[in-house]
Amino acid sequence: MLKSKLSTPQIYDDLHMQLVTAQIPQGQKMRSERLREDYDCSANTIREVLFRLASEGLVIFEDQRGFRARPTDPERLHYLTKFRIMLEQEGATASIQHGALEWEAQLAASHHKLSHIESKLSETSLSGNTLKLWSLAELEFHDTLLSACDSPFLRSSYRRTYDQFRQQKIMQPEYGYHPENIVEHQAIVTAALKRDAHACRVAIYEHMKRNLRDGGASGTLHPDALGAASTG
Amino acid sequence: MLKSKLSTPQIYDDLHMQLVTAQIPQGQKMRSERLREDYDCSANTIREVLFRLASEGLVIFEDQRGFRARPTDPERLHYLTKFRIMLEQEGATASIQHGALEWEAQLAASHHKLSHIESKLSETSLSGNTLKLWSLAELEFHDTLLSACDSPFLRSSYRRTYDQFRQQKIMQPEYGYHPENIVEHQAIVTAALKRDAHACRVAIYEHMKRNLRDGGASGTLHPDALGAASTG
DNA sequence: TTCCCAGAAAATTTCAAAATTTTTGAAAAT
DNA sequence: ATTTTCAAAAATTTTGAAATTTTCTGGGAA
Repeated sequence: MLKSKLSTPQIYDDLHMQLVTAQIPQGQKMRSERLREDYDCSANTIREVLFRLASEGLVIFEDQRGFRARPTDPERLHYLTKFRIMLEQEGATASIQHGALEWEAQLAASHHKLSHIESKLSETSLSGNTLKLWSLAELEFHDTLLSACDSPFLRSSYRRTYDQFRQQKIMQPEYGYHPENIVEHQAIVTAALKRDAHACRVAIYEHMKRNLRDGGASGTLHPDALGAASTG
Repeated sequence: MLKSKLSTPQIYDDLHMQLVTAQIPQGQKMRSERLREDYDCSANTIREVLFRLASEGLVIFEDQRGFRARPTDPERLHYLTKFRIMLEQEGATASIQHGALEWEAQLAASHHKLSHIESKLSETSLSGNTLKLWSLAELEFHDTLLSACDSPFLRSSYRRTYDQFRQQKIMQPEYGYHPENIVEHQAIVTAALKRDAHACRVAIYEHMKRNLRDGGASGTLHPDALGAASTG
């Protein structure tokens, strides 16, 4: 692997990518010395980058024992999903209320790109490259959905949560394979463009519930992430 | 200032405390060399701690220009408040649904402590120490309110947001002075113990709206943080 | 065979100094 | 008087190595 002297932010980007795509497997030790050689820099630069990745949850740090890619953890996947559902429901509802024509247009565009990729995925088996393409398009779709919510902290929090979710999920063989995704994404975008906040919340829950601990058993009764909104 | 060789985590705690209490004023430069002397450690240890504080938003980092305590920014305070309202409304609603007797008891306890401190605050002018005491009690109250929401990511996200909010707000002379706080906290706890999620959401909004950009002008119509839930 | 301890090896953390970049301040030119 | 230029000073970033801690390995005792 020949790399021509990457800068510190580039090293960060590269390791981030390797973590969310599980090219660095979950739980694997990340030794400073090894990475120092790979990137041809000092141990301190590596340490700095790893601390930043740790603060975002992709890496865990233990005092005097160094760094490891975060191991798989079903409970963590459950709670990440729960938080994602809540953030996306709240963000989408706010976008529906505040978003203008430009938002609708961007949402339609990102959904068009995503559904194009997804229709090809169902025909051919996915190579590593098309999987990356799909993953990027899906993130862009979800982010566009929230882009008019007028809450920068919600958006950055969603992004961090999505990355961690992806790191947990990507090694499961069914990641990206679900044909249901097509109709689920369609339901989300349809509800959003109809400005039907409640239907959009339900669609978001239906899209993600399979990653909850119980697979969303009590789903139709409580479509909100924290089991809350149905009480109003 | 005589410190007997603090460890790295202790240095982190100390700087964190100084930042959220604005003992390090907003916008002030934080020079490695100066801090290295204060804490009697190497520049690298300081750098590590400052990067961590930067990832939590209390410090800003500019390449080749070092670190600064985050400056005051009214827009930032607005968006921090908006996000805090959303997280607390969602978390409280979930706690109301899931919380058992133990939760009620802890909530009553933390509110009792808080209101005791607040009743004294209205009589005497607050010294630096009672302000710290109040601040700690208020955080504990809000955290207890969310403690039964069964969403660890919501709680840690709330904590980070609260710290940043406090850093922005603490220098404003009215911080901690509001007599309204007493009745507002009472309204929150009453609604929560009555298991009235909607009333609790309204009370949370009413408690925080003065920190929004417009002071909550359209408040009574839209008690939800992102202006959303009233559409359902 | 299993358990435990000591010594060796490896990895992490801290340190101090060199190298790079930014900031400062004064002199020269417009 | 204002702007520009350049050199000195100050601060940040990187580096390589020392010091500390953990992990590994092998031998001896139960």
